[in-house]
Amino acid sequence: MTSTKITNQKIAKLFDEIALYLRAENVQFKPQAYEIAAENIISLEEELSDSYKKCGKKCIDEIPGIGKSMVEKIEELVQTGRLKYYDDLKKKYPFDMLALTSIQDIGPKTALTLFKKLKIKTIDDLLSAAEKGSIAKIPSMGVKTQRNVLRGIQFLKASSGRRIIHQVLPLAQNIVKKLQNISGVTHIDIAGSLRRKKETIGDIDLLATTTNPKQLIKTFTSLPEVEQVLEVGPKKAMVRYTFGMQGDILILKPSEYGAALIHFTGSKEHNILLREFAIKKKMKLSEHGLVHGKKIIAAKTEKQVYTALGLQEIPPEIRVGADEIKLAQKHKIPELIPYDSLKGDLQVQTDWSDGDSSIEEMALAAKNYRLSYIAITDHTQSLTITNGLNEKRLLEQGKEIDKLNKKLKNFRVLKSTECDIKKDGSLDLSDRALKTLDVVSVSVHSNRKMEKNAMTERIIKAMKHPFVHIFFHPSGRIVNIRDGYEIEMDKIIKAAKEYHVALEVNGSERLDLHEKYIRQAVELGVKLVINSDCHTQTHFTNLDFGIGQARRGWATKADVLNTKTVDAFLKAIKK
DNA sequence: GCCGTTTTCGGCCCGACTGTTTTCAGTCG
Repeated sequence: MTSTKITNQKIAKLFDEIALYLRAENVQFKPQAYEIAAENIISLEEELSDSYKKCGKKCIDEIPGIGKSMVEKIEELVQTGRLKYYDDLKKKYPFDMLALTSIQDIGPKTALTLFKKLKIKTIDDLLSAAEKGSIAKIPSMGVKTQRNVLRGIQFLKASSGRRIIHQVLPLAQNIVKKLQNISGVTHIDIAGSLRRKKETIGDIDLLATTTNPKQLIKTFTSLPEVEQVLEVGPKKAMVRYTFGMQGDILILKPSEYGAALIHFTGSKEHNILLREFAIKKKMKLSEHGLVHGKKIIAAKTEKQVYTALGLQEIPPEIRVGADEIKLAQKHKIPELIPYDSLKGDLQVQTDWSDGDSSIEEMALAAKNYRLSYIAITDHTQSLTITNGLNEKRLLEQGKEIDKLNKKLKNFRVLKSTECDIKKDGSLDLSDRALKTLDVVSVSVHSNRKMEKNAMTERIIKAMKHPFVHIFFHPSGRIVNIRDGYEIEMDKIIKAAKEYHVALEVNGSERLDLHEKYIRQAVELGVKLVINSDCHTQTHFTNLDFGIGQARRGWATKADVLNTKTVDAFLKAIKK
């Protein structure tokens, strides 16, 4: 055994790189198998090294897209930290395949040619070769290719990778708003990963129909947000925005809009499965429509295309290329929780701890956001950095809430807390204090580096506490910022069921729970709440991101307790 | 290399665009 711990990230990256080498060698079918495996590994929440420790090869083999050969490779990686198959490829092709192919217009074959002809191994090698003009001298390449390479390197150096959806969606919606009022525009939609509500977004894809394409393209490319126009044609344009992302717009025929929407919404894996499914039904699906023989049978709307395939319409959030098509065939896709269906928010911080507004200000902001109740969940005493509440202040806060509730019409403020779970699993407030509250929520903020079993035990102990109703941001992660603590989420979900504790889907930049565990919880009948975790009046918009996350985890309205009225909610959390 | 409601063997997504070609390979979404 080795001390090197190999992460899923690393394994997926290795598989992606193997796929590229195989593509360069023109190997058929295998590259895709490695890519699918890599994609599936990335979306796992649990580390493969842990799964392997827990139940060996069996757990690995269950992952879709991973068969006998890849199980062995993962085993080798987990045990030794190395993979001979990969090392051999690397000996044969000692250049940075991943880096080179991250440049636009350079794929595996071009990268291999560059290595063979010019001994180019890195992006720096490539840059100096392009500047010297030696790329244009390679047969099959020319001056234009060389110029594109330089442009691609520039772009790569300037771009900052994938951003969390919270930052991107408002920008995209703002752009859509500016475009939809242009004369002639009949449809304009966000597609791609943004429409699927993925946690992080790489670029902004827009689709449109219009009777005046010229005008739309002109406006799109001259928006104040546009820093540089990268490409412009009669039906397509690509730009770079001032906020450092790339975006494009495609103008489509209204008669093909649905098929195109499916195609450009993705995911790629979903599209592949959908097309394979069409083939089995003796049909052919492309962005232009669903074709049988030479006849287009469906294209105008997404629903028509799915229906013509004999499938239930599949919501964008679950188009991931897993089991959604199989279930759509059996009409077993549940109605996912609708946006705008939350009536309350159970995690709201105020200026009593680390929020920036008063209880009343937060209540009015929530009311304005069409909510009818919120729970005030300021931190507790051991979180001194947030000015957490001790028992005395909590009781004072309760009095203030009582006063406020008398004043407010058609709105209720619940007395609550985000009570810290201490290292030993005990709570940061006494039972006497907790008893005065309408809702008791708990979470972990300290001693994050505990060993997995101990952390799991610590949390389960807190969940067992008879007064506890909700466990906040269960994994402790923040997207793009930090991973969660080590925890056995399966056990936490089972404990939630056993002790009647709801799990939070946190809509802030935590996006915690992960969609895999949301689905697992839903399947087990564990109840969820979706919260904004807002610390300021404008952040109730986080609720929508929470709903998006819950939808990606196949949650329905019935699974989410704060879709209920306040009285029904309070009744539902009772132990 | 994976997978199975036509299959444990024989399949494996589709079309547009670009740049380099003189009929197409490579990349992308």
